[in-house]
Amino acid sequence: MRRRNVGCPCKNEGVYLLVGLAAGDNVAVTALDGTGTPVEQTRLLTGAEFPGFVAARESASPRWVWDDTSRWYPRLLAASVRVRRCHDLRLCHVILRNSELTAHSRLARAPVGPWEGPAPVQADLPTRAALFDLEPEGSVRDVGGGSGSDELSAATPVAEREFRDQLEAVASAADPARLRLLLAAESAGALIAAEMQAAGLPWRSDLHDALLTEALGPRVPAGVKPRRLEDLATRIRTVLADPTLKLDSQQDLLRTLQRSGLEVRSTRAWELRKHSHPVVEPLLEYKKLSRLASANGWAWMDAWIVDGRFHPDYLPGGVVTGRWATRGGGAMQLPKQVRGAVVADRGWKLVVADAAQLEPRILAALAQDTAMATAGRGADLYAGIVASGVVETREQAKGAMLGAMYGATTGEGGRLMPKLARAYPRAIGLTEEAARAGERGDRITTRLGRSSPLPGADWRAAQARAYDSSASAADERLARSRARDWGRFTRNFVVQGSAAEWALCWMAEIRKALWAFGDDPPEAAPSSSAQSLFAHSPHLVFFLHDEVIVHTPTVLAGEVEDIIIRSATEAGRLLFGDFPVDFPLTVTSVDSYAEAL
DNA sequence: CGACCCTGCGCG
DNA sequence: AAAGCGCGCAGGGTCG
Repeated sequence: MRRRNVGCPCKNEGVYLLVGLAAGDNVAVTALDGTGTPVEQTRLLTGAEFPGFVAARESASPRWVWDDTSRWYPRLLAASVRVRRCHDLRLCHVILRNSELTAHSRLARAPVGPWEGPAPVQADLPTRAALFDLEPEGSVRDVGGGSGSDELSAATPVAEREFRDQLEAVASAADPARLRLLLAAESAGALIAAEMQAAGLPWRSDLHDALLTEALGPRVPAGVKPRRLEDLATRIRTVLADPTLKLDSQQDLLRTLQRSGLEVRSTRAWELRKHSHPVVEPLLEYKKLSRLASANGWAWMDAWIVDGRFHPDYLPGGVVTGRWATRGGGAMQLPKQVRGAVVADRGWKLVVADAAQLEPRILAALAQDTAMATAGRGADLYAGIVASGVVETREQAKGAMLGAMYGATTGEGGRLMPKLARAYPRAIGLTEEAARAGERGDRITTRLGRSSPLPGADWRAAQARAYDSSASAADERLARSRARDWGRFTRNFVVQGSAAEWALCWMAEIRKALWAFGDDPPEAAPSSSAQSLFAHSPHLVFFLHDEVIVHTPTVLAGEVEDIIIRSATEAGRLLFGDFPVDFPLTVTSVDSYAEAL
């Protein structure tokens, strides 16, 4: 029988459990109540005791508070321990520090401190202290052999104070519920990122290798050009009558192309395609294959595929808008070309889901634009816009929408914008206002409260110069151009950022629902690795802005599809309440990612 | 040699 | 320099 933490007389016990580094490899855990006040003696644990402790306390569903999920969670996963909820102090600090909604808080007005720093590189050393090394109070690691409370490093009090400042900042905000949701979603994202990295995306190296061999010729050692590339290079040199042409040198290539009579200003594929010259076809082929070889070739495979899984390093909050980034491996640029190597295990499926026209739907809801939301009632919002008679074709609808969200001024997108503005004044009005705010140098804030950064000193200086009495026409042009640039950024920020929030909520809901399939992982008998942690039940394995992949036993694929769809609806409700906006998905259960295109 | 910028292209 | 947002990465080239 399992022991459960029920019937504890202390009502607040275990609401928050703050985790910090102590002397040596020890871990200090302090229980805090809803105000961030300690409610019991700090516990000191050895690194070896820590996972078991977490597993035991997890039964009460606390929220684990730590400086950095990517520091603490991988070691728990390695010990087959998962947690339901956490509060990532570093990620949450960045949000609260920059949000307009908490601009008057102590946290936002404090001088630059250790939490302002860039995300520490964790790499494969989960115990490495990075953030706390910056603490002026002293290094954690040189607290050696102390006794009693001396063993508690400065880390725990610092984190405790930070946590209280964060709670206070949220409580003082005009609409604390949104910020609370944002911080919870951001932190859930951090858990998901660590879990996805640990689980990995199923990857068949044999299929990948076959695909490379088919395209490039037999595998060659690093530094040697594959045969197909060598052949193409020879052909191109012959056509251009330049036997010494260095194809990988843009300068060399551009010079030679121009000498051969091609009026190109760059060597970009889209520009080459406009010309009919015998070199175009082999050159485009060369570019395509050399890209494949350098970005996702054998070297990439050796570096990133371990035990049949691709383990990218996700960086939640890595983009200013709140989108994730990745470090190494280029996980967010996986070309469609190689997705055939992403294959479910035997007896398993990949459930691939992506949100259809997410950003315009987010815009419609942000602006409470019921006309646009109505156009999105079906599976295809662009088709809905056409059906409403706003524009002629789907391509026009898409171009005009993207133009509105990105700030197009010319081209078809820019040209059709006025039509869109007449049909959807609220939605288009919101994008225009967001642009004007940026042009003024103001901040703009997403649905849940993430604010855009303020423009830098260069930008302000350029604007100031334009207002000076001695300003030249060039000064004014530059200032206006910079202002418009920043306006396009803020215009897009509010949509992209709010869409990122929707996606976080979507994933968090998916994870929560999938949790029920697990054999109660936190309390299960510890097994040896993270791999086995995800060996029996459906789990998230990939995320790409508006798309997720769940790896699941085949028998559960149908249920997983339902969960993903329901979670999308729930995410919409969390962000926009009862506003009638749909978030339809395309969901398919496939063996290979390539089938899901 | 590393640090940095430029070009080009992959993804949303 | 694709007309308009956000990224990461590779390879060439230049500079110190």
